[in-house]
Amino acid sequence: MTDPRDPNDVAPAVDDLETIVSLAKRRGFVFPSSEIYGGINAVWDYGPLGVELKNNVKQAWWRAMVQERDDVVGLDAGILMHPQVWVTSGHVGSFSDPLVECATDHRRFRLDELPGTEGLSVTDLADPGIVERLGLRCPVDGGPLSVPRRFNLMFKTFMGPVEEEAAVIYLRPETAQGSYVNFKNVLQSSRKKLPFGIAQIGKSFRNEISPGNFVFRMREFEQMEMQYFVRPEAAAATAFDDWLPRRLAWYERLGVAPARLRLREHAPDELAHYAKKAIDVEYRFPFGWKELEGVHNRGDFDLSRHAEASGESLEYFDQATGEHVVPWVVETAAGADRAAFTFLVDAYREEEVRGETRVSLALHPDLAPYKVAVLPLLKKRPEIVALCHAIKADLQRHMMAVYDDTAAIGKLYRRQDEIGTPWCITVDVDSLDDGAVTVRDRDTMTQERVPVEGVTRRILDRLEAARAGTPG
RNA sequence: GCGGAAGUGGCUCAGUUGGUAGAGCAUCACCUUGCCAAGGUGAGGGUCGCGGGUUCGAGUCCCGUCUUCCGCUCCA
Repeated sequence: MTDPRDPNDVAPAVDDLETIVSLAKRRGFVFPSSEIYGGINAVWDYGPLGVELKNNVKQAWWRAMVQERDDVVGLDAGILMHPQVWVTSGHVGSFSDPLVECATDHRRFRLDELPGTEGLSVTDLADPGIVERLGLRCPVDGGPLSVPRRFNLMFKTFMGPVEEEAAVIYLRPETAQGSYVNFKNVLQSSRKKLPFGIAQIGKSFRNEISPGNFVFRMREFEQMEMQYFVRPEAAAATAFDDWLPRRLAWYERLGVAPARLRLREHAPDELAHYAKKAIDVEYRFPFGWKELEGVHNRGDFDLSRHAEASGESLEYFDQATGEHVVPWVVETAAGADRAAFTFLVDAYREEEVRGETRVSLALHPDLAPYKVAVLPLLKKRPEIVALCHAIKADLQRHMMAVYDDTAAIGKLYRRQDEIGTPWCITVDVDSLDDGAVTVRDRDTMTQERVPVEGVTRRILDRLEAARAGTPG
């Protein structure tokens, strides 16, 4: 099923979102939150397999972003921050859009985007009488509009035991601000020089007006963001051009089909309040091309504003040139849930065998919940079962491994295929004599006889090879 | 938030004009088999999203509510 509006469109990996939601629940990847109470809108829980997948996604990101780079360091800032942070960042202003609703067709509009509201101040936009005063009507059918109501996209809670207005604080709608307010701390403690980046993985919260599409848009979600601080203007453009292809390649290296990835630049009128330039990495989901990650040139917007509002200097002193500069920021902002979702959907395979539909997940070994399953061909023989457990115990010191003997071998393979396990180790009667076991590769469907004492090493080598992108 | 559709065992669904719930797959146990979803026997699991109403009686009719999906607005 392709989108007829786009001649360059490609088919999604899976036509129907229900297929994935169903598989996700059946195999323990994702469950609806609080399901026994009827569920809660736009929150999903990760099951035993899902948490492994998502952890692997985050680990792969951290490895590429922090571990393998000298110019990026990590940070884990709090979800709760000083309320002033969100005033300074602009989120209190532009994340609480004044909306008006048409009484006849019930469409909703941002008040500040209606014709005739140009140049109005924040105070004007909050004025309950503004609609009447300016004689505003619905731009679609000319119907009467409601008074402006504020839809704050930030979750509020209270600091301290007393619920009073003065104690209101917000759950962060993005992790980036934690990196900005810690810029000085990181700079001094890590002794980094420009350009350098601060990477964070963590939960963010947005009171979305219209959430949905499974885990694509949730009210509680996890971000993987990196703020790259550079010298002003020219260096930012260079960094932008450097990071964009790097981020695109990350998804491809982990197995996402290049044809289902594309870049899309934001038009000037759709740029967020902080952005000078923004290009999205988009993926062809079952419900269309949607943003997976954004690369943004945020200029010196954040550091300058925080410096001004806090009174702290957030300048960088360049010893070489003797200059004080406010760094510019190039941000890569990815969703951990969207990434995990993408890898899951893109790995989905269906095959018709003897009138039955076989499902398998061609997950990259780095992302697979279980790396290896140890299976007995004959569970009647206690020596075989004992050998299986010994092999599995050795593997478990290095990776997620599982033992299963509750079905015939063919079915045991199918089960592992369905959850994306790249390798299966089978112990048979011959193993007791020759001390060797069979390693089966899901992708190549090849089998290899490996000595028991070398089997853990063999799997580790294959994992390493898959990570490096070379054939095992 | 508005318009449309839907909510029945873990999954996919059936349930006839209202008469107190079934199937396939999945799960578990035993027997059998032994390298790519084999077979047999048996078992567990559902107050039919939730609340209220009509009725002698509601999965089935009515109202409310929650959730999901498809369209209108935004983002990771």
